[in-house]
Amino acid sequence: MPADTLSKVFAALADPTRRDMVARLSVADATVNQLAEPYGMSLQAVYKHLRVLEEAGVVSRATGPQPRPVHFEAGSLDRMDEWIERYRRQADERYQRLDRVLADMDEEQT
Amino acid sequence: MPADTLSKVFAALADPTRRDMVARLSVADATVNQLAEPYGMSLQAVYKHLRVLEEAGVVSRATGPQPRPVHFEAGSLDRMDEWIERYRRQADERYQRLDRVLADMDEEQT
DNA sequence: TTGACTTTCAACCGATTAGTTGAAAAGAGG
DNA sequence: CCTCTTTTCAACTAATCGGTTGAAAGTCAA
Repeated sequence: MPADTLSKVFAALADPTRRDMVARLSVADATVNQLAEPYGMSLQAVYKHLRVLEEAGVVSRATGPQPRPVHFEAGSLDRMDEWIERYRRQADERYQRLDRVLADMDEEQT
Repeated sequence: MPADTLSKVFAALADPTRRDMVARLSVADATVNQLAEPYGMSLQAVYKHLRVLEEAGVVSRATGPQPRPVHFEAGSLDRMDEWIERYRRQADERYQRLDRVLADMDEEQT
């Protein structure tokens, strides 16, 4: 329930529609209407998705005149990526250590 | 309704307790009791979390004698990492293109 | 076989989610 | 001003989630 930022980013990207939005926004900013076009859902539903992405920091909305285009904040994925890399590397180091141990056992057997 | 594997991985890691489990499992396999110890929750709740991680492919359980330790499947993060890197790179390339355009405008102005 | 431990199944609860519809603000432009 | 578009707010639904308790299986070893 704390809903820390990292959890929010993971949760935001757990939805295929929102991942698709991010994929499209990575190519170019888009208005909400442009974004909504491919999905068979109400405009309000799209606004809801955008709010989830926005509160996770994945996306921002331009200030100023309407319509205010949606912008992908690529840097918002950094902390998530760090998390993933950290534990992938951790597991890898553990694997290396296992190799080392097996090698040592091999030597002892000689 | 998503149920695709990638969504499941994102969703599995959206929960802080499950991320903590993965963090600890990246150091060493653990039994369910060992895993459960730090969290003030029932053993059944821990099994539920493990099932979520397992169905996302993030974790596996040893076959054979009880208790069957839990193992972190680091490779399960690959597809998620690819997704993230892809759209980070996409956004970066777009940024490079913008730089290029600005540079061209600068030249024209000379 | 008995008994302890591990694992799963099921029902329930409160909160959240993804969607809907309807209505109201808020802006931009004629 | 009026109107059209954009954006937000509110209420409602069905489904899912994270947790609980209670009970049932499975598994191992004395």
